[in-house]
Parts: sequence; C-alpha cells; structure tokens
Amino acid sequence: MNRCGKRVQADVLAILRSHRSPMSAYEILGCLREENPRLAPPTIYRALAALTDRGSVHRLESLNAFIACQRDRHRQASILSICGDCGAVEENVSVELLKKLSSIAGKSGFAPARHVIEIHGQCASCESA
Amino acid sequence: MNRCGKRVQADVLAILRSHRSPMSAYEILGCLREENPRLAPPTIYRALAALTDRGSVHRLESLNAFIACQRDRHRQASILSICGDCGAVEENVSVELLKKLSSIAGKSGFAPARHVIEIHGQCASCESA
DNA sequence: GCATCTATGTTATGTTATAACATTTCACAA
DNA sequence: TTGTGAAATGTTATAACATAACATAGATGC
Repeated sequence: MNRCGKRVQADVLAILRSHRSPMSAYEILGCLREENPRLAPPTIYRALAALTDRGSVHRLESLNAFIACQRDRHRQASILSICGDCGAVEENVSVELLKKLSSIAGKSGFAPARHVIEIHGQCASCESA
Repeated sequence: MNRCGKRVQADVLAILRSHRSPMSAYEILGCLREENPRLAPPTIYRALAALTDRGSVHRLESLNAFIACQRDRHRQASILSICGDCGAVEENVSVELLKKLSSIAGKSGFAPARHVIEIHGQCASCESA
C-alpha cells in the first residue's frame, strides 16, 4: 500500500506550497480533513517525516511548524529567516557559513551531522511599513 | 511576593547546572516536586522564561529542552552543539559568525533579532568510543 | 491461495506549553 | 494598622504538539 502514502505526501506538500508562512502539523491536518475526515495525526507526521527527509519540506524547530522548500533541492542546511510580524519565511543557503559553523563546533572534536539555523526578526516589507 | 519567584528561579538554575545534558521543563518539575509537590508547570515555565531572558539558561529549540549557560554572561546568541549519543551540549560564541549570518539574512532587507543556532552530531568522546 | 512483508489506518496516550483566574505577598499611604 | 493596589505566584484546566502500539490492507513471492 504505497500509493496512498505518496498521495498524502503530495497533498501535504501542495498545501504547504500554497502558503507563504509555516503551518503546524495540525493546521495541515485540518485542511486535509476537509477532504478526508478520517485522517489522523500519525498520517500527517509520517508524511512530514518523509518530506523533510527528502528535503522538500523544512521543519522550523523554533516554531514547531513546517514550510515547503523554496529552492531547488539542496542537501545543505538552510538558513531560515522568520518574520515575527507577517510570518513569512525566507530561505538561504550558504556553504561558506556552514563550513565556518562546522569549524567552530569542530574545534573540540565535535562532528556535526545536522545544522539548525533560524533567525527571528522582521522582513523588509514589515519593517518599512 | 518576590522572594518565592526568585527562589524557584534559583532552584531551577541549580538543577540545570548540576546536569551536563539538557532537561525538559517537566524533568525539572519532577525534581522540584520532591521538595514541593504542589509545584505546577506554569511556575516552572515562568522561572525558565525569566532565566532565559537574562541569559542564565538557554533553550534548545530543537529538543524542547533547557540547559544552563556554560559561559560568562553574554548577550550574543550561542552556538549549541548537541551530542546525539550522550546528550552533552557544548556552547560556543562567535561574533564573526553572527555577523555573517546577519549579513546573509540582511541581503533581502531582513532585520535579525534573535538567532537560533543548533548543531546535532557527535561529541569528541562519543566519536572516539 | 496463502504466507509474509511493508505501508497505512486507528486508537489511545504521552509530552510540551499556556490561558484564565484565584490567591498571596508586600509596599505604601491614609 | 488597616485598606488598597500592584505584582508575583499558585491552581485548574486545557490547548497544542507528537508518537507508541496495535490493527488492517495491499503487494509480492512461494
């Protein structure tokens, strides 16, 4: 039974792509329940796990929320800038910064595996408003 | 009634300092309830909010957990390296990295206010083991 | 067909966090 | 000294986030 899982993943991704700002798993669940009222949290969380594994979706650790990847598939960690006013998230990638970060952590012998980089602040349009 | 609040904060900080690895709010609550069984979650969360505000405690966003600050008071954001094996957290500060990060986010006009930088991986001693 | 494997569905519950209101404490003035 | 108000804390309840554990359904190979 593989088709259904892919279906849920596609639905979750479509919903996330139609939003500029992050959504919680339960918000996504709410949307999908309009079509299929029997959907339960584990289904959503499984779909989100698959999507984040492949990099199509990013999890915002500091918000407990999710957003569709805004760039081409990249295996590098993203730098996610989160506007506290409008909720919009901007995604950047910087190999150079990740290198520097790894070297700072690596001074003590630490071996980095996953980077979480989130910046809270105000986006350009909210700031000028 | 100011003394009691400070008291709870001091107790929370003492417990966090006696642990090398992060603790969840409910783990802290469990410890403090041995002394005072009537403590409730909001009391702990209020103490943690005060402590994180002053920088004595850091919140690990990707773990929903807390750890005592390992350095002198610093107003800069920390780089927190989290060992997935033993749970130990190492704290680093790098003004240079924060500048670079701010400049990357700032290219689009984003104004950073709070940085969240966490690295999951393996610490030196777990790696060599 | 039927055994078995894996994905998915389903139920229940665990974990994290906070809203809303009650109570206590304390400062300070009448 | 007692009344009043402000601020901290206590208390109850519940919201929000996440997963364990088991049931069921389809696919695949025998």
